[in-house]
Amino acid sequence: MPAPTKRRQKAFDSPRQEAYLSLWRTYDRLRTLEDELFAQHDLTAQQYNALRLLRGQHPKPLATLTIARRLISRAPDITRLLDKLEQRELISRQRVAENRRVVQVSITTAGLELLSRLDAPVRRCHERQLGHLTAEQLSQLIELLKTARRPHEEPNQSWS
Amino acid sequence: MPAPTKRRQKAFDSPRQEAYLSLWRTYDRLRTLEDELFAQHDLTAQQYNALRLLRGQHPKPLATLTIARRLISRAPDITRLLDKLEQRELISRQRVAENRRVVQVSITTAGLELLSRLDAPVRRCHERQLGHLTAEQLSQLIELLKTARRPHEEPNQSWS
DNA sequence: TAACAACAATTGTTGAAACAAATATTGTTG
DNA sequence: CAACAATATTTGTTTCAACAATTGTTGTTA
Repeated sequence: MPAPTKRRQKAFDSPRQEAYLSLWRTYDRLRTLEDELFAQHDLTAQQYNALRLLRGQHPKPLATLTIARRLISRAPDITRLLDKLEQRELISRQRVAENRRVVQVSITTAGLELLSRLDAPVRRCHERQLGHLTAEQLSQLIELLKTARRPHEEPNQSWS
Repeated sequence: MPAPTKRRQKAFDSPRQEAYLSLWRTYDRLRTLEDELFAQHDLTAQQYNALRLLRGQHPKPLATLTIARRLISRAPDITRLLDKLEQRELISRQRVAENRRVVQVSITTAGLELLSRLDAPVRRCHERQLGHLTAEQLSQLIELLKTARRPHEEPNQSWS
């Protein structure tokens, strides 16, 4: 009869679980840094990314749901997210005549100015987050993450 | 005069940024699967993890803030998280006589039963999330994530 | 062309996340 | 030992996230 093994309980049920929890934990730690920065400007990370998307298209507009689809994290609340940006006059919206269902969204001059003030601090933030990784570690990480999420991406994403 | 290069705008400002956004995106995609599962049992992922922690200690209790510190994601709302679990009688709480500031939390039999019903589905969920990665890819990913978050961890975490 | 399906956005509502401030208890120090 | 600092938790409040249902518009088809 084997002696009762009094070893410490295994921390994880499986390598898949360990990887997922590790992903969650790491995201949570790094996000804290970003949130601090954006909070100083009364922005959320999602709002910032919506503005970035719009800057990328400027001066062309984007339809509301196109923004929702391209955001990093899914955004069922896209209307109210844009509401807040519009109240601050960082974006403007208008329905298009040809298809009155669609609302086109553009970034304003004030929005562009806010983003350009944020460019350097955001870069420094990413430096603080992950500046301690080598170029090779970064590209390995990026590749592994891409592989990890591939089966869970919609096909025609800007993210595939 | 150089011809205007009409190449596509670069998607990311830096490899650090790409890695962080990639992390965020991947977390968001995988979390959707977990959330679906837990929602069927009226749980959040955080609540589930609090229960897991308590199961790991059972029959010993854990102090409220100890749970908060050990959770994957930080939990400033720990009191109300535990309130909801207590209302459902999945945990029990009591102040200790020796130090009346502390509230000790234990998992109940009902809590243990719920967790055991969830064991198999959770395992299958992690399988769906990351089952397409090889063992080597998983351990590489785990290692890279650990390296990525290390400077941002408090020293005496269960997560260091 | 009337009825219905599909699409785009909005609204209502609920629960959770985040921060700051407050309460109760215990430890420390002049 | 009184005053104050530190600890552990709770509460108040605001904002965000998520889901379902609704409105308004356009496309399709019997």
